Amino acid sequence: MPVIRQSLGEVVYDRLLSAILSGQLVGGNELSEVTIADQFGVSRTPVREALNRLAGDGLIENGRNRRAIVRTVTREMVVEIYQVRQCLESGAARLAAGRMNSAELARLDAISAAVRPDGIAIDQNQALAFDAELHGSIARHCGNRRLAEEVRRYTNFVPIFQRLAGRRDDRLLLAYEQHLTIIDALRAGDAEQAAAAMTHHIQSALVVLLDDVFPEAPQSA
Amino acid sequence: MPVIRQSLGEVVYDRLLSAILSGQLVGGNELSEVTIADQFGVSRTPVREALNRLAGDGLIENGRNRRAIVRTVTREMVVEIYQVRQCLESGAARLAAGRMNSAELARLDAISAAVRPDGIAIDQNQALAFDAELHGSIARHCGNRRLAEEVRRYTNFVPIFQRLAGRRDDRLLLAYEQHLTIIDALRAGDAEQAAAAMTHHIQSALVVLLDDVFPEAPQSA
DNA sequence: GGGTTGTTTTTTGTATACAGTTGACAGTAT
DNA sequence: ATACTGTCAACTGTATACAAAAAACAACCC
Repeated sequence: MPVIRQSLGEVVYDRLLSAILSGQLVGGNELSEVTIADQFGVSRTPVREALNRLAGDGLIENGRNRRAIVRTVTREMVVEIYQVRQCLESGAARLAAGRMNSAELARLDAISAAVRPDGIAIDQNQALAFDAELHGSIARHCGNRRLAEEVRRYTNFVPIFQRLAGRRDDRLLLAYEQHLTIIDALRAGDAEQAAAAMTHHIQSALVVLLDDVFPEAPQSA
Repeated sequence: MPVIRQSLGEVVYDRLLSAILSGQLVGGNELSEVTIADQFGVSRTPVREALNRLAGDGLIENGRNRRAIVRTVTREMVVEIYQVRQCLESGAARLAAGRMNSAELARLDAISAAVRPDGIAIDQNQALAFDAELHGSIARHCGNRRLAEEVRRYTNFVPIFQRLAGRRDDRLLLAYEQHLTIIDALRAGDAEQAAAAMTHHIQSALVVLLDDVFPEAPQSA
């Protein structure tokens, strides 16, 4: 019954993505197309589309006989994802530094102000919204739509990880201050400073995430 | 008749990719699934797979009623691709600097030596092979398989562009010297130097490519 | 008993059939 | 003549049918 707003392939993709990153679908699991199709009540066609996209995201690998196998979400995988984000988003910030107009900067300032309405306490929802808005704004204003798209692909992973890590005021505050540093660099038009601040911000987010989700040896990244 | 080494979807993808980047398929063109299927003598299924992958590569966009439209290969698109490569590959070089062992460095040295067998003239084929080998080696030794995969995705574009740009000894020589600089940095374990050298190398390749393929105003990147 | 080979079952790759939506065109009414 | 409407054609999304390959299992030979 194709009364499509979001195609079935996208639905299956979204649900599988969430299931893998949140740990419901554990690594090493073999994903049979027919099994998934039955579970979702759809045919193999949209399932294949979803699996292809997941393979493109590097979340499933092709085992023997091209069978889809869920890649384990390990500490290493998270590090890899955040390192790629670091490459992409610091590059985007470097490009955006010279291109972001004052209207957009003012808009970010306004959203920023809502994070600490009384100047002291932090509004957790606003803080997360600000984070998403800042990263998105930088991507949109880097002058490279392709780079923006790559950033967006990796941004898909972030909310799920954020949910895994939980919210803590001290960490949100730390991230908030990093956000302000990034905006300062953007406003100053300092490309290298913007890139460095973004690199530091993402590195910091990685450490927090690892601490919460993979509390093993302190770090190695 | 599935006697598949390379699936039909991959064949269609490869040929369409090449056709788009080389300009045989011009931008704005609407790609009907049935038309392409007929042209290649296959059914719509592998064509859909190929189109999905091309959409993932940002080479086609979804027009009205989700119809696939070839994106025009403009100067701007090439700039965008090379900027993303710059982000990814300089990051890979930064990571690889500390991780590349002496055996791999020796292997690269050997390939390097074959580029100028008599120490003066340059072997064009060997030079291109060395280029591919160096970029691939850095990706493989950056310690981040995901980043390596992203690099590889973008490396698919390169040979087609290289063919468009043609070969000239002076340019190959320039690139060769940049390669040596990169290897020096890797050998020294100087991450920042390696990243900077890679950035410069890709930037240089972009300028050459633009000069040849889009000989408009000198540059703006 | 172990290894090899033939068969069966499962799974993927591909083709085709069907349903629903959208754009185009023609015809009619104003 | 123009605007509206109904029909049609083309296209995509989805489901299903079919073919080939591979893995699992069993039987057989040594």
